[in-house]
Amino acid sequence: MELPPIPEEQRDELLKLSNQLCFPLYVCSKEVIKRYRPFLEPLGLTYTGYIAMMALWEEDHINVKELGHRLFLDSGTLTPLMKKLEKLGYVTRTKDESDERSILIDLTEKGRALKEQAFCVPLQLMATFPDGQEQIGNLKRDLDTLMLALTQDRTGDAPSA
Amino acid sequence: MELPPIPEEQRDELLKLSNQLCFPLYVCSKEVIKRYRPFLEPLGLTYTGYIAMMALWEEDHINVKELGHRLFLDSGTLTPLMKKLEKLGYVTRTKDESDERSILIDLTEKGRALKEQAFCVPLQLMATFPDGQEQIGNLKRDLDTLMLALTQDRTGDAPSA
DNA sequence: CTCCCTTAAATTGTGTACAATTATTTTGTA
DNA sequence: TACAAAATAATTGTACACAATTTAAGGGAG
Repeated sequence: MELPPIPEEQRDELLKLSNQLCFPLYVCSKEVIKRYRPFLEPLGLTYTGYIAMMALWEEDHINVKELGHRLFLDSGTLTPLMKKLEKLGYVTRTKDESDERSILIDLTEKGRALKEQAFCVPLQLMATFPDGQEQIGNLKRDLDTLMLALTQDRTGDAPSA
Repeated sequence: MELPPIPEEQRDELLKLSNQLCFPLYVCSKEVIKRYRPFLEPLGLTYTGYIAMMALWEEDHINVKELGHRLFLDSGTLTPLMKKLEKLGYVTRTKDESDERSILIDLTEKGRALKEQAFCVPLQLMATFPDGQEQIGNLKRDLDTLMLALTQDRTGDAPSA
């Protein structure tokens, strides 16, 4: 099955930044994370710490592997992050007695209390957007779909406990 | 103007990962970049090097500031990246004679030739997606719009030379 | 019971990102 | 012309991400 060569002009189009999906995705992700900074700094959190705390506010007393599964992060990122959150007094890290390989992450009272400061962060961030962004809803739906498509082939998939 | 306090349940909703726009954005960006790796590695490029080369294939002989403007990256990221691309033989870095503060980035012959290897990378990446992704078009359009909204307030905006 | 295979976290090494600062050069202006 | 202000890269320091490896702990087949 011999395919005809792709003409010069089409090659140029393929490599234009403005024709890539990845580039606005990459730029938007960085820019949004940058916008969180001033609102998270007073809480002592970075963006990664923030999403980790969000996951834990939904459910804590989970091990690093399960937390990583929810955040799509591995132990190389989570181990130092959890140590930092522990130092801040937001979580505890204890060995699972029934499986000494696992580290269980639990919220402290302080970590739970932080939620009362944090719930306004999403509101503050929305306020930085020009209002009337109708596409935001569509965008979120499409990104959720893409996220699923990109990640559903994970090897040790959801424990679905 | 006294606002009523937000009830507990609504606070919980605000802080759920599944209700955030930022989270799928962040995850998709990382996952897409990860997918590029096997296709870029043979070219000696990382993702950041790839988009830098794309920008330069469109137009080279530009300084670091202008390149940063196109890529939304600053000198802290670009200086070491350009040194690496220089070491690989893809670009040259020379002082602008008319303004010794500027470093001009030019493609070498090898850098230009790399384009002939690279144009299939976008095709290879698309091939890793389940086909019939209709929303991809919409998604790209909405992301381009969001990127504009997030970045149009840059101080020293486009030189529009 | 023991050896091997698997699993979980931690560690190591590389490569970004970016804020903040510094060094150098240019520019505007008195 | 001097000199303050602005501009451009480079540098420094912090914080991810993640691949790859290592360490330690379970689990199972013989």
